[in-house]
Amino acid sequence: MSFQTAAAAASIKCGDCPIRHRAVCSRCETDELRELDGLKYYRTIEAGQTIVWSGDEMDFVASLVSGIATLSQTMEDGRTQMVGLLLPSDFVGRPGRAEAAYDVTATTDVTLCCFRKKPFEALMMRTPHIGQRLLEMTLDELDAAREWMLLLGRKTAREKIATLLAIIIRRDASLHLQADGGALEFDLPLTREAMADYLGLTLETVSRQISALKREGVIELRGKRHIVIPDLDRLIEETGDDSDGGVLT
Amino acid sequence: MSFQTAAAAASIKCGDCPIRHRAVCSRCETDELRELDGLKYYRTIEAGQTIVWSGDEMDFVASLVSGIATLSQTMEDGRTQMVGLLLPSDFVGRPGRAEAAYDVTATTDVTLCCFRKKPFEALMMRTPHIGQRLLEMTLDELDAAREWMLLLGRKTAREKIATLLAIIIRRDASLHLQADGGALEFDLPLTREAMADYLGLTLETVSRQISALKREGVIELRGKRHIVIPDLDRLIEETGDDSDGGVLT
DNA sequence: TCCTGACATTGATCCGGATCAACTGGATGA
DNA sequence: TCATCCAGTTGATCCGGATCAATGTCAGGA
Repeated sequence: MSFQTAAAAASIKCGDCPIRHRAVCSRCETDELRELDGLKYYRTIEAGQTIVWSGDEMDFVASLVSGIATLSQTMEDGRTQMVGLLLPSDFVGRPGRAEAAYDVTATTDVTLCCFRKKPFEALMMRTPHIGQRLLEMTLDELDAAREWMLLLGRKTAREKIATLLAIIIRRDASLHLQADGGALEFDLPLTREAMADYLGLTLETVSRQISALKREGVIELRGKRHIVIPDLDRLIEETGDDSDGGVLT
Repeated sequence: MSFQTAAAAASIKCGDCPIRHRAVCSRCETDELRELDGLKYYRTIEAGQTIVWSGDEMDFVASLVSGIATLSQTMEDGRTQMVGLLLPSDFVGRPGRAEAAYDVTATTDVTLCCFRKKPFEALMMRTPHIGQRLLEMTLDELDAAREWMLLLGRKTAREKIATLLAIIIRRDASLHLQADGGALEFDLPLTREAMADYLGLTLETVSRQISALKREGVIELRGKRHIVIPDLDRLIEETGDDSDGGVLT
């Protein structure tokens, strides 16, 4: 499994942003980032606040600069399902669509680097590489969504938890620190309830399964959120995925 | 809810194909379809055959001309989850990716209109509209996948069945005929097992829920596959979705 | 210092869907 | 005409995760 992540590759910057704007491909970034610099503005959102509601008019697209946000859908009776997890450098919004299709909620304090949609779309038209890059990113998200469908439809609660931990580790290298002896540790960026909404479980089941993994030594807990993985391979075995990394790679 | 579908809009043809190639946008189709005509070849696959296996080298992309195919993922122990349903005019394959990420299986006899990947990609580079159209199609698929995540994570077995029926009705107008009195009928293009793999259920549960819907008059069965919907609104109520169509629209 | 409220854990019980198993009804073909 | 073979149905039972409820933990504030 490869732990090369967007955050790890964040060496190329746009103005003040500490992240790389992935909507801009590396081949064209020098020129286009200069143009983007003129368009952008920053927006900060507190933990717990909803950034946009499904159905809202959305006149901007954005890159997530810092913090963590979620995409979710809610049924009339309140059942909710998270459909995406946004980490720094991820893209929010959709050129060519006026209304938000999902609720976007900040789970930690969040900074967005926003671009008004109209000029961004114009830039996209002038710059085929950006559209191409967006297509690549969308295809990656589609793969991730389908991977998640397998998880939701066919995995057990224990496998779901292990998979979520593996995905968090893989996607955000900045969250974890490689300790000595191969152990890996990081802070969970989600509450038990948010994890449950992501995994299609209840928060009690999430809590019980985390306790079970702890009891069996697959993970260690320091406090409620800080997780230590003594043996990553052991965790990966619990995910139910191909042990060689397979689709996770 | 809108029942305008791809099949209903299939008036614009490419050579012999009775479908519209949706990867080509309507603005540019005259010129580019002429070019595509030179590239394409047909391929037929029997019901039950797998067209490509996950991991296979794939040197073509294609439009589905007739029949029905599925995209699915399988875990080592055999648990499988369908992640996509391909109907006529849908696009198969991925420019810029060498290996298939999913198993593609024909559930009925299938005809593909294939394009070798290299020349198709070259055409894409010359023709920004095609890339744009592909981005739109991919975004639509992403929305469908996320809709499906809500279904897999949070809906009951009964809601899942009702939703699948509603989606089949919505997506392929050619499958159903509006009978007199507002009733709607069509043949199910999937076995109970395929439905189960799509919905994250077992085939027994699918069968039981279909029987229950029949018993309660939400649907009628003529034979095992032919379904009559006496009252579409009644069915939609069972899906758990917003009654105004909501995200299904 | 204690109170409060948010988050998390744990226990007891319930239930929806899985599992195991028997059976039915067509279609196919010897 | 009858054996065979699926796809589908139905029944009995089981079990994983949901639900309901009580308790624990800890940070922040009066």
